[in-house]
Amino acid sequence: MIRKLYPLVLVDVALFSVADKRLQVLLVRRAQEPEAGRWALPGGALKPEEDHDLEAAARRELRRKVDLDIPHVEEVGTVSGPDRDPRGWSISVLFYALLPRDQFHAVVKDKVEAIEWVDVAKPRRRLAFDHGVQLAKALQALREKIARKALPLHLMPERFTLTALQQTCEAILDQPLEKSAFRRHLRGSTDLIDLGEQERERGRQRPAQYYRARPGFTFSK
Amino acid sequence: MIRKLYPLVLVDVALFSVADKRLQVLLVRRAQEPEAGRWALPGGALKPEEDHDLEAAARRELRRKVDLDIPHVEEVGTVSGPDRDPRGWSISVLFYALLPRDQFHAVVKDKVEAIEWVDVAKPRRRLAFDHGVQLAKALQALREKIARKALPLHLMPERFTLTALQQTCEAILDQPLEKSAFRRHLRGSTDLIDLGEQERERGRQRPAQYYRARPGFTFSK
DNA sequence: AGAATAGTGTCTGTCAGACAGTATCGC
DNA sequence: GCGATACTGTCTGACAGACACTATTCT
Repeated sequence: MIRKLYPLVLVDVALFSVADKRLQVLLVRRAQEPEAGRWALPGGALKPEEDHDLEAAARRELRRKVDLDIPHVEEVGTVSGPDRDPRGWSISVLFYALLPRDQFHAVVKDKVEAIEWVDVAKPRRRLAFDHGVQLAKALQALREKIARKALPLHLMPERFTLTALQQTCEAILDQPLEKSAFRRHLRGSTDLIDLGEQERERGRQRPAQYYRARPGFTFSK
Repeated sequence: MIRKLYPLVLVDVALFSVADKRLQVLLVRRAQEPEAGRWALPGGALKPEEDHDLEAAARRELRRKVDLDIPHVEEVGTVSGPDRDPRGWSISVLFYALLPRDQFHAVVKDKVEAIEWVDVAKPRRRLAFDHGVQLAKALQALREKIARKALPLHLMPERFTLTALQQTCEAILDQPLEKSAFRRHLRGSTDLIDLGEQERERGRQRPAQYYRARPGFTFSK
């Protein structure tokens, strides 16, 4: 049995997005055994011949399974053990990534029957393998980062208002934030650029300023 | 070439300790190729037949290479790629661990020529593979945790004074801390237990209270 | 008394939450 | 003017750094 010498090395990605003020994660329905027909995080086996490193493998799997090119993926950690995959001793290296929903669209591709954006808040059907645990880990990592004042600019469209940014943070943390404290904090950020343009489409109210992310901003803290 | 299908899976451990108010890390001198004779972090290949998971592999390697039984190891992350190890495409999963120096002693064992505790502050000879980078990563992870007010109780002996705990934090962060702020923070901790005993051995000064860690304390935040 | 370290009290500036206030649009 | 949302000012309490002060031991 090969798995007694060499573990299966997998990458899995929790791809988050915000739609309608709710944090969602992309799930794919597996077309192949094991766990065919069950919903899972997109991911797959490392291919040493193709991949420059594990992060590159994660990005490649996103391209292959849902045709998305995500530049920034962030490592969360690993889960490992002999029984978590029926194919034998395995390691999954977990990543998360952020997608601005209006710019890119995930589509069904290789070895996937269907894809779906699922609210992370809602009770969910059981996922394939231990992907339920992995999703919880990725969500916790993302929330801790936002709670430490990192700005989820990777989730925002080209232009956005400060209110929209606040609503995105609220969707991630699943709790309301104080507007004045939130904005006071933003004043210290060098990653936001005031475009000087105003939102004009919503009518019958004061228009908001548009901002964009500074090119090469860092998703840190 | 097997490595085109199956990457080499390794675990490496940065084992930290504090001696004489300086943060140190345990290095081993490799007895075998590759990189024989060079200093490295203790670690080695995952053994799927023996290891329950990657964390267990890290603890097993600490037993095998330096005869230490460390209950608590913490995952930092991974480094990976085709060129970081001459044996081919490899993944290293990095852990760090904390050792109270007076209680246990590392000894030379399997595949190791020598061991040495090295100050992390001092400029060091080049380490094997990319272990210099890994050490920097582990150190940063430890420092961030202590900066977030986690208490390094795993580094302390059975009984210790608050001054000793402060000096340990200062050694890790490599910067002085304010005594009164430090102690004010400690008052909120449920992980410290006042033993009601006093330090008696140092003479000609006010004796300090001894504390111990609460059994089952969490190294968190 | 003096030296040395343990431990406390207090001042002060910073910062975040809370909330009310003002600004600016369409109708 | 009114409704609605954008944006700002200010009060207040929590907390952390700085630093001086008190406490207790041995010599």
